[in-house]
Formats: sequence, structure tokens, C-alpha cells
Amino acid sequence: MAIQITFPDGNQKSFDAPISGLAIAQGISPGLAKKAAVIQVNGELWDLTRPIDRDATIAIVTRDKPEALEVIRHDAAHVLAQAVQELFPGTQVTFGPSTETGFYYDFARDTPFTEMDLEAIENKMRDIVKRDLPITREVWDHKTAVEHFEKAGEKFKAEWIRDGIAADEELTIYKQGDNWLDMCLGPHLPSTGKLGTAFKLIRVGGVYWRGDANNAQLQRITGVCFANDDDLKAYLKMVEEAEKRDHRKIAKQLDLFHQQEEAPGMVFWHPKGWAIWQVVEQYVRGVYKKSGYQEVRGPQIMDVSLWKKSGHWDNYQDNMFFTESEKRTYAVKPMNCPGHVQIYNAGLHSYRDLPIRYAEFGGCHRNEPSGALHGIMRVRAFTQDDGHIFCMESQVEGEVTAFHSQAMKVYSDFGFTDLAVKLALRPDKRLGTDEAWDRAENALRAALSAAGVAWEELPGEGAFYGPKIEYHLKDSIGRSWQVGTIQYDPMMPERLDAVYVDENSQRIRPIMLHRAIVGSMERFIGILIEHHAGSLPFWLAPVQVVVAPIVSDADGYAKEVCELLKDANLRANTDLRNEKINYKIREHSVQKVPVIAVVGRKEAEEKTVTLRRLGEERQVTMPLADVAKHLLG
RNA sequence: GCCGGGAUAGCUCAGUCGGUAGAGCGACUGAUUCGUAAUCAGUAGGUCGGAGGUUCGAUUCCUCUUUUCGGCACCA
Repeated sequence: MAIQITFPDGNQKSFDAPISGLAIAQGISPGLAKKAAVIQVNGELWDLTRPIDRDATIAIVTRDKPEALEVIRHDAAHVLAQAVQELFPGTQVTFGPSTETGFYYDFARDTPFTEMDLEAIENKMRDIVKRDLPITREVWDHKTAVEHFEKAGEKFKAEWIRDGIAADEELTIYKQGDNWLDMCLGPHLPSTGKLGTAFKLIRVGGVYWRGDANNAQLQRITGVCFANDDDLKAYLKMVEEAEKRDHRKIAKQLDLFHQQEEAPGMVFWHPKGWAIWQVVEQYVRGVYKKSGYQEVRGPQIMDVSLWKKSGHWDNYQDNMFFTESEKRTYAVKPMNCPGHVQIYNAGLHSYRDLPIRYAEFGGCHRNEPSGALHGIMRVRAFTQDDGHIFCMESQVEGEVTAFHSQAMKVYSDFGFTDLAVKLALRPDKRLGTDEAWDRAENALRAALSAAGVAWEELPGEGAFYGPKIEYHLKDSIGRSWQVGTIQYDPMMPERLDAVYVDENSQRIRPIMLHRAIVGSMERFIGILIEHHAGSLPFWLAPVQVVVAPIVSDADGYAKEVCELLKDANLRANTDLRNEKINYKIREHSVQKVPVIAVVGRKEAEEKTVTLRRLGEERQVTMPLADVAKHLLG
């Protein structure tokens, strides 16, 4: 039986017997065989050592290709697992996939691994690479696999195969050398030596078996892995740089805010941090006005009965704060919507009035799980740029598309372009009928289509009252944060009895759209700080200009310049300390002040100012009268 | 919430194999009046996160606790 192999260039060759990818590569050139990682066979990735037993179109995948990198990383996970089991007998394996930057493997072991163990494990990994163990693929039947893993004391693996894989399915087993194996779909490299040296274990941490908090806790060891050492080095450098932008670190350096033990998950805003907040708030207030919102304000606490009516108590009582007075229990508001409904309900509305749009910088408290708290990105007291649109069903699409373009404009104004749009669909725990959810989800899909955006759908992640569109921003170390959202809610008007009167004098339920653009002010400012590494653009900088006299004879003139800048609504300070100009320049540069205005005797005499922009050495001298206009222009 | 690592001067960190702690920067005082990223000298500053325990003696060891960091789970 001849096997016909078709190469990427269209050439064909036939072989008398099954042939491995490695042999084919060697037939082309030894150099190719050396660089080869896997082989693509009829569109599928195969091991180089797996005999090709059928006619096939093939392509050798060299280790510099993205598909190969995934295989290399997956191999690293296996080598990690073998290393751990050699060093710590009795440790059970579970899963170990490749990730965006490397790999991890989850182990079951009574004693958790420590950072100290990582070095030993990594050394053992390098040893296994050096041993260059052949990696071989075998096909087992279901029963053999379950028996093997049970006998080996691999309870998690056995459970997974027994409960997670159909009994008639064949399983592939990969062996590394003679003494170690794991069940895996593959493909893998031909031997452990091919893994190379560009990997590093970076952390350990607890995880739940199959991602469920009710299950056993496993130990995850995470590593990074690349095709070559230069890529690894570049990645580690990038991480190091990213860590320098951590908003918690920068907030301390620039004196923006602090947090302390007595108020976990809450923020003490210092003058400079609050100055940033004010700029963001005033900007968003402008957006409210432009897009037809009326700003309102609801109370911070309301009787718990209202939250029972709204459905929040059922869903979130564990995460709400309560307070008591005169035998009544109040909930500190975790959301602004019930308050806005009360404002809406205070009058009777005609269909002619819709849509009615309310907005609020709504302070909310949520008792987030302690482990979730993270700087000002995830807090227990936060402020939303919240808004609620009461409208007819026919108005939803227009409102959502208008919101979308407004939101995108806001993000780009703040310097963000890397956004992902997601549509979160009905969760298990929800209010309302399936028909209502169908209508709600389709309305949001229609609006997104009309806006011409690409989106990702997230089944099961909607709010209990309705589906939502989410806007996600990436931070400096690649973490994704949700900022904006618009949510379709037919339930809250029902529960809290909101109505409008239609053209037939009938009382009809409006649809409520919950929406936020920056989301949490706290989180958004945190992202801003990291995104700009503390060097906020001029319009956002807490201190925009420092006026620094060279020696004290220009102090009076410096004050005069500063007053003029303040009159022009610029955030300006003077630095009259008895320090050298070099010292002042350095200090305000480190403090990320965008403009330093240096004035000496010369400037004072000529009524000019010399400006130095952050990061530039170039100096520009201009008449005092032009300075404010120049800076604001 | 769960698993693990931390918490020492305002900040960044060192240190004590159990005998109540040290640096740099900052602050303060003085000198210096200087043209674009750190002038010099001196001084002050810490119940070593909190509460128990072991001990002649605890910042150090143990227990509990608060909080923080990383991971997971959660995120209306």
C-alpha cells in the first residue's frame, strides 16, 4: 500500500510504508529535522514520531511558529509534572495546559509547594531536558487507563477519565522515557531535549479542582516558556517594567491615595489623587449633559424591604452591608438603580417623555470577598458613573448604539484603544421567563450589529435581571478589567412597579437600561495610572505646572506667574525651596509633573517664562502673557 | 471565602541562630543664592501590625487575629 504525501509546495512523494514526520523532515534536510517541532497532517497537528499511515497533505512546523510554541509550552507542563513527581513521590497529577505566556500544572499534594521548592523543581526540569527522554504516544482503551491511574494512586486523573470521558473513547497516553506518563491529547515534541532552556517557574498558588470552590484544593505551579532564550528574556523584562507601573506603587510615590487596615477595600484620596478624580468626574459630567442625562442623587441607605422587592437581597445579601436604627434594618446601597426607580416613580410619565435618562456619581458599598480586594481596582466602597434609561422596547436599540459610540469616544479620549466588547447572557440564577430573556438578548445583539462591532458572547455571565454588554480594558500587565457596561433590564421596573402611560392611556412597563462608561471611578483611575505609568496627560495631571525660581531673587515673579496660571484654571504650584534648580527639576520630573516653568532673573526682567516638558530637555522661552494659552492649546 | 507568602522609621529595605534595632532617601535645623534630573553639615524619628502563650528575657519561637501580596473562587 503506497502512501501519497503532498508537500506545502504541491510536490508529491509516495512511500511504501507509514513514515514519521521526523523521517520526512530528515529527508528534506537535517537542519529542518533539527528545527522541526511537530507536523501538520491534513490540517491536524501530529507528533513528529507518529507514523503517517494514510495519504496526507503535510507541513513541517518548525519551533519558531506560533503553533509550535503551544506544543513546546505543553511539553514544559509535562516536564514540570515529571520533575515534581520525581522530587515529591506521592504527588498526584491533574491538568497541565499551555497558556498565553507559558504553562501550568495543577497537583494534588497535602503539603503545599513553597517558592523555595520552585528552584529545585526547575533544576529537575532542566535535568529531564538534559536526559533527552524520548516522548512516545500510545493509544489505550478507557478501562486500561482508569485501571492504570487508579493503581498508580492518581485518583483525580482516574476520576476525570471515569466521569469525564465516554467509556468507548480511546485515550492517548504520552510517555516520557520509561517511567513517566500522562494522559494527553498531544501532540508533543519528539523528546524532552527539544523543550530547550527558555522556561522559568514563576509562582505557586492554590486552585480548586475543576474550578469549583466546593472541590478539593490543588497546588498550581505556573511557568513561562518561550521558543528561545531571547524571547524569555524579553518577556521577563516586560513583566519587570509592568510591575513598576503598579497603581499601588505609583500612588505612594506620587502621593495620590492610601488605604489602611481600618478600612479594608476603601480609599483615602489625597489632594493629588482627588484632583485626578475631579478631572475625570467633570469630564464625565460633560458627557452626561451632552447625551441627554439629568443628574440625580439617591440616598446611601434604604430600608431592606426595598432590596427584598428588587431582588438584590435574594441574590446578594452576603455581599451587602447593613445598618440598623430604631428597629429597622437598612441596606447600604450596593447599586443605584432602585433609587433611580424611586425618583422615576415619584411622577407619572407619558410615553412622550421617554426615554428618561438619569445619571449619578453613585457611591456604592459591596462587601466583596476579602481575597478579591486589589488596590483600588477592586474595592468595597466605590463610585459608579451610573445611569439608567427608562424607555420603550422600541427605543432600546437606538439607546444602546448611541451609548456604544459615546463610550468608545470616552475611552479614546482617555487614551485607550485596546477594548474588548462582550455580551453576557442569561445566568442560571435569574429572574424572568426564557421568552423575556430571548427578547432581551436579541435586542442587545441587534444593537451591537447596528453599531458594527465585533463581540464575544459569554453564556451564563449576565446579571440576574438581564443580559449585559461589557467593555473590557487591558492593563499594563495584560490583565483585563471591566469598565463600561450597558444592561437590558425588564425585571426591575416590574419588581419596583415603574410604569409609563402609552398613547391608549394604558399603563405599560418601561424597559430599564443600566449603563456606565468608566464603571467604577476607583478602578478607572487605577487603570489610568497604570496605563500612563503615572505620567498622566496634561489635562489629567494633578499638578500641571510647577513654577520654579532659580534663586530666591525670582520668588516674587514665580508667585506672579503661578497666580496667572491658576487664574487660567491650570493646576499650578510654586517651588520656592532653597534648593538648586537641578534638584527641583529632578524632583518634579520624578513626580511626573508635565511642565516645569523655570524663572530666573532674566525671565523676571523680560516678563517671560521658560518651559520644560516632562521627558524633554528642550526649553522654550515665551512671553508670560502667552503661557496659559500655550499650555491650554 | 480557600491555599500560600509578607507586615521592622514617612518611603525603600537590611538585621537579630531569643539579650528591646540599622542604612539610604525623606523630614527638621544651619550653611550655601546656584540656569535645567540629587549642594554640604548636623539633629530628630521605631511599644519591629494587634492579642495571648513559652521563656529570666520575645521584634525573633508557638497560637489566635487584623491586614496586605500572589493564585483560585467571586464580581449585581
